[in-house]
Amino acid sequence: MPELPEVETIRRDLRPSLLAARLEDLEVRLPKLLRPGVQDFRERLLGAKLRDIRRRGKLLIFDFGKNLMLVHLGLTGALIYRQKETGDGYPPHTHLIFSFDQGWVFYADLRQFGWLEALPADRLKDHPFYSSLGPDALGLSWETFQRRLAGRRRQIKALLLDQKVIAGLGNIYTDEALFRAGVHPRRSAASLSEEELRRLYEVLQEILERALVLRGSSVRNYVDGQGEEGRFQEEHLVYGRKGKPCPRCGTPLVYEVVAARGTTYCPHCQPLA
DNA sequence: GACAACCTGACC
DNA sequence: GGTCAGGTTGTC
Repeated sequence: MPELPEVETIRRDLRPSLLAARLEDLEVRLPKLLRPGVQDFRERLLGAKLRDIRRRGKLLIFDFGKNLMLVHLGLTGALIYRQKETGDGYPPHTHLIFSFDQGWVFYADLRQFGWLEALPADRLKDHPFYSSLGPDALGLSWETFQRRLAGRRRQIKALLLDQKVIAGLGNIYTDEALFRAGVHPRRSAASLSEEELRRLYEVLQEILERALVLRGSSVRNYVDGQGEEGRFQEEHLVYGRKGKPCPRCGTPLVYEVVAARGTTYCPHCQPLA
């Protein structure tokens, strides 16, 4: 589900409630989600006090001091906080229940593609997923964006989706940014003029910030740290709108697979040539 | 690059 | 019944 704005919204929701909270218990209903395994996970984290929650791309990093917990929400993962008193029933597809002295956190995940890993803090820099991530898309400088994309021959959509190039973008924000920049998703990055690349950079920052204000996009399953939906889907111009008229020119929006992902764009406003 | 794999559920 | 789904990884 979640791309950068959704993951960041969850981080901002959980952080104030959980800072300095001690993890007292963990109920594991679906052990396969945990790395390296339930036993190591418990040994590293139970009894520890949470110092901070950070984010890099779509990855959440719970800082317990000596140890860290990495959380990747996959396609449908959610972290929902509740104070102990309000606990009446679990969210659907709850697989893990974290009991802190300041409340509960439920990990729910319909499709079970997410993962959580406990590891010593000094091993983060060698972590295969973490260390492969490119710079975070939010607040990325134009110079870095340009350096990472300009002149590369791959399709622009594939590059934007590649977490090693830039971390945090997924299918929604990629399609929305390409539409707003007027760039066809199949174009080679090298074919973009500097002006086009600059425009892509500008609209990308705009939609990420706007999506954060609206607390993410709830297309299907996404909910924030309180279990509430976001509202940026109300401002989607192309994502999920195949066949509907382009909001700019009225041409029916086209849906095709690009970079192995379903892609919606306007063939008129985003010309290939 | 294309495709299958990991899963469950919603929609046509 | 078939198709599609906010992600990532591993295989040709």
